[in-house]
Amino acid sequence: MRERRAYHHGDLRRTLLAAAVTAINESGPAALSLRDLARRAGVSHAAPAHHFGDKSGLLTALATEGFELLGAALADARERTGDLLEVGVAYVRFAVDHRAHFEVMFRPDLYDADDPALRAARDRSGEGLSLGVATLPADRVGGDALPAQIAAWSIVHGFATLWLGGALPPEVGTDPETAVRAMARFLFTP
Amino acid sequence: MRERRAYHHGDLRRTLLAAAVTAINESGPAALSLRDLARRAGVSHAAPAHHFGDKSGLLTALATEGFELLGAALADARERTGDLLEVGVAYVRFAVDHRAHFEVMFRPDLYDADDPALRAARDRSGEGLSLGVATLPADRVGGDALPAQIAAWSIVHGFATLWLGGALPPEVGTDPETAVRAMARFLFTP
DNA sequence: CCTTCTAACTTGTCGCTGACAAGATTGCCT
DNA sequence: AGGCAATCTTGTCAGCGACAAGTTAGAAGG
Repeated sequence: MRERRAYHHGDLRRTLLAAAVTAINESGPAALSLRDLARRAGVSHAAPAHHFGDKSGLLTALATEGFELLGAALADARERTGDLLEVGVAYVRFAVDHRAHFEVMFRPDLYDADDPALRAARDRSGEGLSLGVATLPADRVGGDALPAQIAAWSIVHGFATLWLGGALPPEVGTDPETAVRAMARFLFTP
Repeated sequence: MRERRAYHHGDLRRTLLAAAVTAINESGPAALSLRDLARRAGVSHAAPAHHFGDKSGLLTALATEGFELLGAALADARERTGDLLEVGVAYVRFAVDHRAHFEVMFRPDLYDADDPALRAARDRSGEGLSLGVATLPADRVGGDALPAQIAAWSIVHGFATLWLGGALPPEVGTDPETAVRAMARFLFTP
């Protein structure tokens, strides 16, 4: 069972997605190659096409997996703490811990953004943040909750993107969680 | 002078950068091809290499141009209004109006982030936002201005990224400037 | 006017990649 | 035991980035 078989790898789909995560962590999503993934998995160069159709199919699956993981992480933080700040911290932690997924998820030119499974996972992950905003006192949010949701999403998403891109100055430090907490206090605070 | 010459195009470097903007606006940076740019400019497939070395060289030049444009836009907004909110609006407007540049600038895996000209332009553009934060009353910022700068940068950068990625819900509307103003009031407001 | 030199551009080629077509193998189901 | 569908392989093609070597335009200097 542990031996490499010529046929019927058994879990090739999952293996390829894991290899994609490794490859993207090494060299970014732009340098990703299906043939390299096949080599890493020890299968022929055309094997990935059977499971994902084409390159964008693989990235669609990876993005879907990412949105599911993000949705679970946000829901967990909200249920555990009931605090919007902690949901935001979980958002940034997800981006840092699942860098490869995150770097694909918000790059819709790389995958098929109309895929039904992806849309469902994406919508579900969005609930995590909007439910988190619902924990805020109503007088801080105002009549319409949408701008507050966008503000919360924007600040943590922007921080995560800048952090991953290495755009932030070194004075920010090496721990993203500390930096997020120091920054997010300017939002929704009287 | 207007005729296409076989040799000595005259302004090929600028022509190729403009073609890259068009191509990225059409299909995103991932699909960019040097040979396609050469075809658009009416030159041979190897002509781009002479001006930019390789693909990452071209994207480095494009990113540098983008940081220069962004720096100018932010400085202009700050000098015109002296208001941090307007600087933030200018940031988002730059991202929307110069989508191709913006999509490359914050993707350092696509270019050479250590290029001296790029670093200089990047640092200069960063001043625009930090000087904008300096217009805030000191009691809203606190002793250390850095977290406030990161907060301001994050919220506008996150909004711009989400907007360009089509990740925001349709209820946000079609005008990014209106949406930014509705959102940014949650930052630095008592 | 003529030579010479250099930057700008072309042609040719290589290995790699994604996509597709057609064939081989395997395990499941009856 | 036999069929069958899913899984994976081999073979092939055009497009791409990078490199090497050759060609041309135009400027610089006598």
